[in-house]
Amino acid sequence: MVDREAARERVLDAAQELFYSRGIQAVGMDAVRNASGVSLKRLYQLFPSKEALVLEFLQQRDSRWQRALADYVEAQPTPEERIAAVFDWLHKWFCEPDYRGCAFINSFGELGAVSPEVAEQAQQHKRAFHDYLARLVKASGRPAKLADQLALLAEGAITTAAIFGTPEIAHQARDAACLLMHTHPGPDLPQLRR
Amino acid sequence: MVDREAARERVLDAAQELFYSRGIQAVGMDAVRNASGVSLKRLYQLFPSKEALVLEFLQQRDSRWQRALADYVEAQPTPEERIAAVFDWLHKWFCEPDYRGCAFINSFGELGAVSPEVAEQAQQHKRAFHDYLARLVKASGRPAKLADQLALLAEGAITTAAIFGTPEIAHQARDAACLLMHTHPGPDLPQLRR
DNA sequence: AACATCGGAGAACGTTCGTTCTCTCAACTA
DNA sequence: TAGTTGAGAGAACGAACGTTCTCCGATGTT
Repeated sequence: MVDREAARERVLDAAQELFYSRGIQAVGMDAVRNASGVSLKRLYQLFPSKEALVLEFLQQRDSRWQRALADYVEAQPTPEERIAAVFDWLHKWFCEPDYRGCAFINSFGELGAVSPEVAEQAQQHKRAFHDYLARLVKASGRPAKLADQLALLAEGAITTAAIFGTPEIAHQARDAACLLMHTHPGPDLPQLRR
Repeated sequence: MVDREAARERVLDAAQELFYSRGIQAVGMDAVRNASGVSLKRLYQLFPSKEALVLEFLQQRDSRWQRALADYVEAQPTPEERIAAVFDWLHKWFCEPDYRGCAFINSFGELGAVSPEVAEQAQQHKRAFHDYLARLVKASGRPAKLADQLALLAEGAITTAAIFGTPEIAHQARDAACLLMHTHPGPDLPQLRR
């Protein structure tokens, strides 16, 4: 194994799988090594410590998550449909067989009290999601307040689906989101207002 | 220390404080012993293992939490006010200086993948909360669907307040809850319909 | 062919932690 | 008073884990 980048990638792939499915403290560096096929020596050349690996795991998860969501949502033409698509995407996510909730909420519960870096990562992730929703809401010409409410519904769905393993919760969240959306004014015509 | 019950109480009080504020895996039995003043020997007479202590900690937390919520909510006269009071109580909870989110969500993130008992406790707690909301909603004469949506808002508020440390999120959740409540029919007269 | 370099496998080290054991002493009983 | 019981303090034990080190073989260079 000569390729440093390929090794990094294999380690991070293994970290994604292991940390997400079992939790961070439940996964030892030996497990990462076995799952990635990268020797301990090399592993510590690539990441100076487990904590560094954890932080990169979180950052990578954040960017992959954001991209997956945006790719799905932006296939919709109108702002209203895009907002609803957020919840459809959640449903798709919840249906993944190894869905176990939001890695950031989980990490925060596990290490947030003891690791400011992890707490910070969780905040960044949630802030990015909220900002994304806020942009969609603004594009639909509705008040920013709506974005806060949609974010609450989404967060609630994420943890409820994790604990009960019931993806349909995303549909309930979607219904509630649509109700709230129609409660708030929005431009009178669905399209073209400027 | 002759009194077995008093010792149990001190241990569980220490466990509440420590497990909630730092997380379960971050707290060793030595810390519980120091905080409670109960010797290790006695500790293991009272609880056969750390896992047993953790499970009792969760059960006790569940019953305390449910009682505190119900006591607050039931001071309100009408079903509608009671539903809103749930979110007011959340705000009160979020304002506690050592608020760190829902102990069950945190424990689930930490141990849910590795301990079916912990996952089960989290489900029970959430189910109890959902059922409580469902009773309030039913008493207001509104469709059960509303309870699901209110639960999502509450869960979202709980985790968002934990990660950002912003108790005001409870007010946003309350506002959204009121909007959803007024969206759903309910009896035409606020009182007396049979 | 001799040598240097590098990486892999996994042993080793030091620490932490859950759990048990030992030692000691105080309180109660005959 | 002698002996028994039980509790506390903390040492001890065994496992797990993060991190480092050793050994060895493969590869590439001259």
